[in-house]
Parts: sequence; C-alpha cells; structure tokens
Amino acid sequence: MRTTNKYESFVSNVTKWGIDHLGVFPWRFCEDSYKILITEILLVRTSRDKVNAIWQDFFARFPTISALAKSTPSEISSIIHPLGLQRIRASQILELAIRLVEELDGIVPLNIDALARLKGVGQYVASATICFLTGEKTLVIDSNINRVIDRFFSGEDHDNYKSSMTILERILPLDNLDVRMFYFSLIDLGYEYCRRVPDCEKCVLRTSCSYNIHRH
DNA sequence: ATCCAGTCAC
DNA sequence: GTGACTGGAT
Repeated sequence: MRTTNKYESFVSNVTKWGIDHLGVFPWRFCEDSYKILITEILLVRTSRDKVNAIWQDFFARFPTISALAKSTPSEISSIIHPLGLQRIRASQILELAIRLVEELDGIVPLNIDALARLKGVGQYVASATICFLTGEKTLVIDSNINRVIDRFFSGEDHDNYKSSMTILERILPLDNLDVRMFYFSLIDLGYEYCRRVPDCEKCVLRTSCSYNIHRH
C-alpha cells in the first residue's frame, strides 16, 4: 500500500468537489475547436455569466469559422457588446477567422505555439483551448487557478505564476488525473470561494489549505 | 478613487 | 519591461 502525497490529495479533493458543483456551460466539454477558441477569447477579462448570455446567439449566427469570416466588425460587435471590449475583440475575432480560413483552411491549429502565434491568442488562451478540447495535459494558469494553488500550497499570494507552474508540473503527470475536470473544478473553486477576499469557511479545501490554516 | 485582469503594441 | 483596452470589485 502507498500513501497519497499532497498533490494527489489536492487533486482528489478538488475533483471530488467538482463532480457535484461544477458550473454547467455550453463551452465545457464542447467538441468544436472553433467554439472553444473563440469562447476562451471572449472569456478574457469577462465574466462567465456575460459570455453565457450571448453564447447561443453568437454561435447560432456564426456556426463555423467561415461564417464568422464573412461577417463584419459591426455585426460581431453588436452581438458581443454586452461583454465590453467589443470593438477591439470584434475586429480581432474577425481578423482571426479570416486568417484561419485563408491560411489554414479554416482549421484551428492544435498545438500551443501555432495557436499563440495568432493575433489575439496568447499563451493562456492557446493552452486552455488545447487542454479543454483534447484533454491534453497542458499548463493552464490564469489568475484564479494561480490564486487557489498559491494559497493552498504556500499560504500566500504571489505576483507571478512561477510557483503555480512548478506545482502544476508535478500534478499533471499523475495517473488517473482527469485534467479537464481538475481545471474546471479549480476554476470554479476560485470563483466560488477563493476570491481576492476569500470565503474560507465555506471552502471544501479549508482543512488542508495553507492559507486558511496559517492565517490564525 | 484605485486596483485588477490576458493580450498586444510599444 | 510599461501602458492601454473596459468593466467589475473593493
């Protein structure tokens, strides 16, 4: 028999919580690379609820990359305007779609570097798109994931993603890791409890989290 | 009033 | 590396 280490128990607690509490969004476990990519771009600095509110309309109007590529900035802008950043993102998304159609046969490249080379797609969106589409164990770190991991393992917030990266590199190779369930659960834990001002009393990780244990 | 967030342009 | 984009949280 072997003992479970701190990474395994973290994964297990996070994922177990997620089974019953994961938010249900149409872009989770979506099998369309185009929809995942565009959605991740729309989610940058934008609340999930706002994206959710326009999601069906957006993809009903633009069901494919080529449909999107034939649109105009103002039409895209009018659909995404409740999200903010609409003018910037409308032209960004349109240019992205046109470029995908013209240079890549309308096919979203499925490796991080090729994705991140596209304008409007940074490291985070590229990595998240690959992982959430294929289940590949890529590093997906946004401020929420970073905050949960920093607090749980070190008890304090750091201004860069370095320590989270190191810890995730230990976690990702674990057997039996459902990486999508794990990341979605982590994101939702961050959203529900591990805000800038946390609600540790309600958090399922409170008895093992360094941040909660050491602040008393 | 100030801070914060992914990304791009600088 | 810094500022800007825009809206939300504090």
